Amino acid sequence: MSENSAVFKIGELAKKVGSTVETLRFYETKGLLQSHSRSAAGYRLYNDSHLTQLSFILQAKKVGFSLKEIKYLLGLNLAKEAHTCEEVKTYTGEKIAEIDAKIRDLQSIRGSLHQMYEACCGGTEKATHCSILHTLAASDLSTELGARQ
Amino acid sequence: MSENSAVFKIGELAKKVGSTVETLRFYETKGLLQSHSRSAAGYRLYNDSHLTQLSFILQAKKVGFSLKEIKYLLGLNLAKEAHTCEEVKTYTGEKIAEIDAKIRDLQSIRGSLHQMYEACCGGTEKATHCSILHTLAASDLSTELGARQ
DNA sequence: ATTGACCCTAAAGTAAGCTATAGGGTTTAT
DNA sequence: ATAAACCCTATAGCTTACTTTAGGGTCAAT
Repeated sequence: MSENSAVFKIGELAKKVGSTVETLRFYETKGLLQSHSRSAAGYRLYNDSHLTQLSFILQAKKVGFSLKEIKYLLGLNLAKEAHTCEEVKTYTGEKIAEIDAKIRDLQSIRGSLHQMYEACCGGTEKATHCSILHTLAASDLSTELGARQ
Repeated sequence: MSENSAVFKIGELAKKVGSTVETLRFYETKGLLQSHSRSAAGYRLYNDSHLTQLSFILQAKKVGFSLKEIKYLLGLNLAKEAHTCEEVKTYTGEKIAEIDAKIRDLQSIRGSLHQMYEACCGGTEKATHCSILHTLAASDLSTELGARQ
């Protein structure tokens, strides 16, 4: 029932994901997003699966994966014959551990910022005596923020 | 009682935080970490407050703050007269919101990777039919990962 | 049939965040 | 007193991830 066979050009795809035409072409040179069909005029043509893949790329990028890592993740999917289940499981396991570490770090720094935020009056006076700045200057920041170093 | 007045040279400071001498000097050129005293020979001298500040820098970097943003955060602390409480509170509030968004994104992609991880047998055979790859290929990835785009 | 909004390639340029090189002084241990 | 292990400045080079420029076709509407 649903119209899932839509074909779109690069500008439309870029718009759909809030990216730019240039960036998508750049991703193509990096092997991240290949358009396998072209119009008569040589225009790149994309479909919903490209949209899916591009969304994955952008989401992964947003959380700190490099284009190289993303390519590898996508490559696991594309070159199935070249990878064992063991390899796939090991790699994703590592990535999960990295993500967990990153979440912990974010929560730690969030705690510090929140503490600063809550302690500040927020008024229009000069921040000379503002507790938010005292918090930032306090040495427990090094304990809290630098401990996992 | 505790020995808190230690003074160290750049190599020691770098070692303490697991960074390099070159990086610390680079941060100095960027205005992130200034050593205000030098030895007779012109060697940079640091103390515990530098260590605190450097730990903050590295932690913030680790969670995705740019050096420019970190400089601003540190600047709030250093140039107190130039900022109002309101400004400080607004800025930290924004940063907290960014961190929250990032944590949500990380948890979303973590969920997908974990689902893949759990679904894979992990054996030594070729991954041609491995469910982990099917998961990656599945279109619900775009729903789950691209929805907040 | 021409104008404006698209599309193409190839290549150069940019910004962030380091990293390395060159050339030279200093400190410390033997 | 000399060699290894440090420190200094200045500058060039590198990687990542785009962005811009130049020069040119295509398509849809007027």
